Amino acid sequence: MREQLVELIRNALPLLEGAGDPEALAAFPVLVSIPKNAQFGDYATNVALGLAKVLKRSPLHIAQDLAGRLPANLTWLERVEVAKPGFINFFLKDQAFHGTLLQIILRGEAYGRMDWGTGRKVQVEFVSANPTGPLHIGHGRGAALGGALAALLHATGHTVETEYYLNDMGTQMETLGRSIQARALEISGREITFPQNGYRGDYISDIAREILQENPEALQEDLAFFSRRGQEKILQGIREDLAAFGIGFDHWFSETSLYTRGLVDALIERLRGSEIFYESEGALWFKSSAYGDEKDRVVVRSNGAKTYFASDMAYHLEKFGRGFDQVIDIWGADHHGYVPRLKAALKSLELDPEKLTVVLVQLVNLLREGQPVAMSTRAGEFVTLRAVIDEVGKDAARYTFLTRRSDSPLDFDLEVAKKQSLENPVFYVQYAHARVQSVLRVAAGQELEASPLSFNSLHLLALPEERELCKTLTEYPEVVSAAAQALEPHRLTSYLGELAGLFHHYYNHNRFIGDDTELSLARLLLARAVGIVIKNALNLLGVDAPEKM
RNA sequence: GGGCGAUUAGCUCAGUUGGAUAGAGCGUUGGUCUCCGGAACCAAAGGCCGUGGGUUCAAGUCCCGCAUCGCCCA
Repeated sequence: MREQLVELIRNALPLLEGAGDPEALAAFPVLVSIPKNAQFGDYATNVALGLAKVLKRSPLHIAQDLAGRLPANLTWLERVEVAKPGFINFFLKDQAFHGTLLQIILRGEAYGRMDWGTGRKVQVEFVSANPTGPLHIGHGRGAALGGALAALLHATGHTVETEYYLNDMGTQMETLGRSIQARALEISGREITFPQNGYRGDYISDIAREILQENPEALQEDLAFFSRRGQEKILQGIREDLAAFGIGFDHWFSETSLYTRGLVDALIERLRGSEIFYESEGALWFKSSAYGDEKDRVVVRSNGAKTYFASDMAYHLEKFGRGFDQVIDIWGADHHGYVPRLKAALKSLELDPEKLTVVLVQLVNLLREGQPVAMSTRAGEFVTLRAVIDEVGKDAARYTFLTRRSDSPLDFDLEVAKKQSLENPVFYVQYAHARVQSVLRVAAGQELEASPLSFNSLHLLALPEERELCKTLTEYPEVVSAAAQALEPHRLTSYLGELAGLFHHYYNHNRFIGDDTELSLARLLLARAVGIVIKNALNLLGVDAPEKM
């Protein structure tokens, strides 16, 4: 709808008085927005205000001129008005919105899918938690965000690959092994001194116990054994938690593989002789300060150990080598200082840093009845993602994680997420969908079906609330588009809240099924369209749309 | 000390590439309910958009200073 208006305006621009160079006008951005105030119409444009300088005429005059040159007699346009400073306001006929109801029902699941991203290959890398412990609630937020972004990009036509980068190297794997080994010894009744900096969570003892049960002779094994078995078990747990959360990955990328494939060494060899690397105090440094980082970084320590930074450079070089047009990394906000460094690295490797987008995710504050739930990783006491899923369910968790923009801290109240009442945003939306289905079931029992065949009845939808609902449904594809473009899935939860609100309000004041069969059919069509849009949107967020609750 | 981000109603937050009278939920106050799902509904009150400048026809939105908070790095 909005696009049609843009088209209309664009076509009229060259006809303007004193339009001059048609190419300059063609490049002029035409913005059509939805006014907050209904008295300014369904849509409005401010082109005349912008053109005032270009054309050196008063905006009001331009607006009047332009409005006069728009085609009359359009079936979907009621009237066009020019307002004060130079806005042009468009008032649409009801039937303009009725058309979308039909479109929604005909397209079904495909309504809201677009193809503007076709041909663009995008990778979304997220979660990527170290395999040293179970996923915690912060990872859950990253997972929900990554899953939704992947779905949004897919819905807009992109070719999307999801990836989990596994930091399975180095001292932390060794620490994991030592921790498990120590617990295994402890369980067997030995006196131990628990390793300093070891992982102290209860899950370590659980794993040690499992290993001993599977193999009573395990104590004979070396450290590498405990590291390997520990990692396997933790990874299995992570996969299971993600599966319970509805998240799967196309690729699991192992940091170790970068070394076995010689990619890290190749990277270092490639850059060793170049100006951006230098040796100092026995270590190899990357001159990242030359690329906007605040200081230079060590790549190879004096003892020969390669740093994480070396791995990350090699990893991103490898990623870009796979031909992605855009690479999206989702990180915890505490890593934000790492962004300029990595971008500097890409630049030095002659890769376009613009192709890397790092989305930072802020902390989650877990609450119960408004009171903070203690969360300390230091002592190994943290709230796991699994615990949250078990308590409030996958749907409530995923939805709640996506109710705020990712760079804003999130308060997650377990009690609210569990509530079966309308103050729980997830319930509010799912309930709207269940209500739609309930109405449709009752209608079906009376031989009433909301089929496209009842299109002729749609003109009976003349109430302001019905118009508002239809208009909101029309906006859905634009919301998907904007959310995908801005990488902000929370726009969908906002939209869903609004749509569900309108529907509940309408439901509370109007009957879908009444004596007037024609009217009933039209309203059922509306209900069905609302149901489809809610389901499609929830689907993008990884949340189920229940038939009954 | 340096960097990044934030500051919008009592609370938690939206606010679409700068647009017209700044929105929602919760909470508060007052009212309503025999209904396809009451697992409610209607209405009201509530705002110096942290602060001071700047750009613009137009600033919650963009730029600069300051204050406060959070995080990262020293």
